Amino acid sequence: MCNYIVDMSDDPASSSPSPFDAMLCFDVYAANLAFGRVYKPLLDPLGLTYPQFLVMLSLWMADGQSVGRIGETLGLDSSTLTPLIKRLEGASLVTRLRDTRDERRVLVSLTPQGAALKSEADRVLTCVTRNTGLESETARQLREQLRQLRRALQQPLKG
Amino acid sequence: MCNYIVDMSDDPASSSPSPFDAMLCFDVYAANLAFGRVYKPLLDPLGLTYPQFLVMLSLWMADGQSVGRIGETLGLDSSTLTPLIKRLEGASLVTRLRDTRDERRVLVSLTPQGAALKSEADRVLTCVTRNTGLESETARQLREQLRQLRRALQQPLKG
DNA sequence: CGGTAATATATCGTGCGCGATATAAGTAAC
DNA sequence: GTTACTTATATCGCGCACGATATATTACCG
Repeated sequence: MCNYIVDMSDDPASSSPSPFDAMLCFDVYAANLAFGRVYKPLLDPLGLTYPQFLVMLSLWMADGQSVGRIGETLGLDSSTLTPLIKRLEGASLVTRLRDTRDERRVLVSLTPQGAALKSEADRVLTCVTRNTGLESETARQLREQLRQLRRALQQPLKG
Repeated sequence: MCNYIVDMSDDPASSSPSPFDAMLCFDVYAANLAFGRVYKPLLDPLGLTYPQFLVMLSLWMADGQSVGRIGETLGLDSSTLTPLIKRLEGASLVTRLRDTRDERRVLVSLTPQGAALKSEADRVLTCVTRNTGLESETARQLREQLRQLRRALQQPLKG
């Protein structure tokens, strides 16, 4: 498990402001892929992909959200969500209904089957949490740093 | 910018070991997408996608790596890398040559044009680094935590 | 040496993620 | 109310990410 990019950061020559600090992007990228690989075998039995799982999580927390609202939460737009949610609808996990108060919107709601999947999903979350090897407090701090990073990156580019 | 999932972590009910601690996966996911969006407009002029950029970074650090070696570094396999590298070859940024000492391997090497792109890429890295809003030391610590997380996730599942 | 297992890369199908574009519904100005 | 503008969702094409599979080369073992 030798890794050029990773090892580079331990190179004394790259300490203090250097281009290699920007390789944070790579570690985020690799960590995200690693999560996906852990989730896949756990989510397969539920018939969910990882992004579908995130949409379901959003709905388990607040049912009946519009497509745009879900997209705001997850940072995705309709070109990604529409087909994804249609697949969830095809699996009878959600319904898609036009908002009668604003016909532009589509409200996504859990079916009984979709709602029932929550308990199994909670078990998946617990399993993954164990396998991060992080203390609850450490994970909380890491999440806070990542949210801050995301916020900074969403600002218009400076320079 | 109200976010159900994010806000959930501040709910007192979810402190200490709870399923929501596992939402770390979501913050990693969202941070990765945010990086991709920052990089896109900067990489478009170079004719590179973000994953292609990561492959080039790997080659700028160590030229002439095999496909598998690059995959080890980035956490990708040949089904992703082969077509990606062929596109880099099509753009005349790399060459692909069978290793004469082990004909199973394909060695990927920078062309002069590919090597020349490094200086522009360094500028992109510097620009993104500025926009993470993180001190060099903070970024270093965050990277270390993410690498540790990745390592933990790559272990066989426990439980 | 021959046969089998392991390794390295390539191919294919599916589902994201996103820019560009289209369409329809709501909003504002006059 | 008609025109112009904005908003919400949908469609399309491209490039990744990955499981499953194929093929070729090397390594191992009798």
